[in-house]
Amino acid sequence: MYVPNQMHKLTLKNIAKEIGVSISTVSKALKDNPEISEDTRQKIKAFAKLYNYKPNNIALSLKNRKTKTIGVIIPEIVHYFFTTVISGIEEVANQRGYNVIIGLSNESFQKEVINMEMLANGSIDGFILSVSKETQLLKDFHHLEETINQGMPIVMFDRTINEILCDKVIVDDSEGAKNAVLKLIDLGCKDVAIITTEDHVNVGKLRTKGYKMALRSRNISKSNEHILHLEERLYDPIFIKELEVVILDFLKLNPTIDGIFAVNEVYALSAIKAAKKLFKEVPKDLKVIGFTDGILSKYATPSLSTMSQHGKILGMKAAELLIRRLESTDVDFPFQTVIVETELIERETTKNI
Amino acid sequence: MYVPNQMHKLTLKNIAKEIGVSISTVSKALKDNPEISEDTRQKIKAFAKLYNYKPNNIALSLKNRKTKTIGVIIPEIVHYFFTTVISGIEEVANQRGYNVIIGLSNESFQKEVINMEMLANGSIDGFILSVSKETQLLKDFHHLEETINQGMPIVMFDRTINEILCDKVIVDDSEGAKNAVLKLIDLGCKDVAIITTEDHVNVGKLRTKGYKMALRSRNISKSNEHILHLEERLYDPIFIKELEVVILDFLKLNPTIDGIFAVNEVYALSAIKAAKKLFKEVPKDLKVIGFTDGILSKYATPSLSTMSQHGKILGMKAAELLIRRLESTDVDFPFQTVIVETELIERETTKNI
DNA sequence: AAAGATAACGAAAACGTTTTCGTGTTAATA
DNA sequence: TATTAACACGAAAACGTTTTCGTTATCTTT
Repeated sequence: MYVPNQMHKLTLKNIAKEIGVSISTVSKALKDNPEISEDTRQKIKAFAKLYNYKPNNIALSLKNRKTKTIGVIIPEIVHYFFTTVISGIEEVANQRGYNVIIGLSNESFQKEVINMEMLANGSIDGFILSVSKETQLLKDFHHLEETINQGMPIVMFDRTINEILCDKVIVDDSEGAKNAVLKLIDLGCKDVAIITTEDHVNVGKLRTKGYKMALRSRNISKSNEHILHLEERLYDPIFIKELEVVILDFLKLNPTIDGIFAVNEVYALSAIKAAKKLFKEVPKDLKVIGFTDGILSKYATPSLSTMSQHGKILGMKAAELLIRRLESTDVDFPFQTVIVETELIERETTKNI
Repeated sequence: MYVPNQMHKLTLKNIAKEIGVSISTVSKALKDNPEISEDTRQKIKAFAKLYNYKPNNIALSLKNRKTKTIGVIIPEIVHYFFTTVISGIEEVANQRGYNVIIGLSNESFQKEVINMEMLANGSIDGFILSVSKETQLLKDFHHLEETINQGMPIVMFDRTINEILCDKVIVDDSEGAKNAVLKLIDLGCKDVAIITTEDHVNVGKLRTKGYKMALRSRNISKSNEHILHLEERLYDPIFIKELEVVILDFLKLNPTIDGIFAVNEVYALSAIKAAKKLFKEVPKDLKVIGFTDGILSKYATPSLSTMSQHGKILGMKAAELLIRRLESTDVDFPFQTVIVETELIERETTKNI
């Protein structure tokens, strides 16, 4: 009688010893290899089932030289957009038999490098990543290049890097921004402003570009642009008061503004709050469109019209691209850049009343 | 001259062949084993450094029978509280040399089981998990028991299960709720209501209990309780309209309510929105306290007073408990339940004006 | 010069699989 | 009856480490 050992997991070797056959026989029997007689196969399978044998993943990984896990590196997890992306990645990964291991860079170049090195040494088969702001600023991409040179595929999303050749999934930031601004103009706004980040944040830059494109296409001159560039740190909730003050000053300085396109939800809501202080009613006196269809947009009062980035779809695409490359025998499959279209979600802040 | 093979990672075997020594010598040299002469040690280390040798994690995991990775199973990732917990877990895990692998149950019992089985077979050293609502409902905990019986430690957090013996980290839900309600009463509210979940959601139940405790301690009779139990599905943003209607009806039915304690941010903000429709001003006519100090509380207008659960601390504690157990030689270390205290964050919805 | 001591290295096992290539036994064929 | 085919199984290598236990060759010591 076999007494299941609490601490030691059931292994092929144990089964073999119990049944009185060799390890190879057990392995073959469990995989229905016809080499093994019906009789012993039954016996082995019954035993394995009874004691709930499951092959050791690590041993399999070592043998197959693939781990069936995907490494995801993101700058920040307490962030709606990134969580939706992860949920998309996880969904297709799981469905295709992959696990997802997460590394957080916290917007730090150092942590990004460390995390990638930690995972690149056999723990995962490939990366899906969005680079940290610091990496964008420093423009040091050696860790990405080295990873790729080692033969480990990378799929970059959202914050991608032109200099690195790999599969990418991006949001049509400039196009989305342009559409948002056009929408404001079409709603009758005469003076549309943008609240954006500093230019080294790539997506901020692209959305600013979209804003300008929209104005140009409506023959609004450069002199009528209203651009508020905000420092990085103001995005942090601890600076919420300061953020509001800065925006308030901006609105005071430009009293004719009747439409605001903000490159994220936080800026948008703060703008609304500031407007209230100036006794401007949203959407009557001021219409607002944000970016990212997150929890804030939905539950704000008034609810915020915003450009959805479809983060989940983006994540799914990224996972599909990576897995396809991992499982393709064709080594030099051409790199792809998938663009996920944004979509305007109209809520109360753009209602015409 | 060694030509780095792009595809095949550098291994001890390769180095050994290049230098002309045995694998063991290389291994020892890299670990500064005094058995190896200064001369060859230098040579090997130089070579390894030049070609950036990093030991293969999978091989190490197999050899050491530990993976140095923690499996985290949560019901939902697009959820502020859980992301803060993850960030806490990740912080201490990384600092102690562990990786974090994430599984999502999506509140499904099935997915929870599958995910755990997928990870339990060698991929991780231990679990940190919060069970799905369905698991709470079905009361089927065999997967948890089996995992523990296999010798794999589990740390449960937030949504824990009494029947399962393991380390736990919980929020003092009932105490926090009680304090919130007491605060409302002390602010002068004569009729405090609670907006809560159905009772099978453990944390909802506990917070409801806290509500009742608070009333009792202020000698408010049971007949003066106002409890609104909301269905699960109403938490989903797609039912935001319906949620508002239900709360609106509740407020109409109980026009004397001048204080609301909501068991999450979403209920709280919807209550505020509903109140506005009834021309009740917050906080003048109605004071509100929520639960979870998330993004919604901070950026709402008026900003929401709420009970912070300190998710990050909770995650850190959980990781510490798990790692301590993993690295302790003492097999039957007594199980611990750590309680993370809540804290009232006072913002505009409880301002006395 | 014989004995032991030390230094420097290699062989091999182990972790848990899968898979290729034997090998021995029985059954079928010439 | 001798040869071959089919069958059922086992040995061993491989994945990449670490570590124990040899095994040489050189160096001390008396």
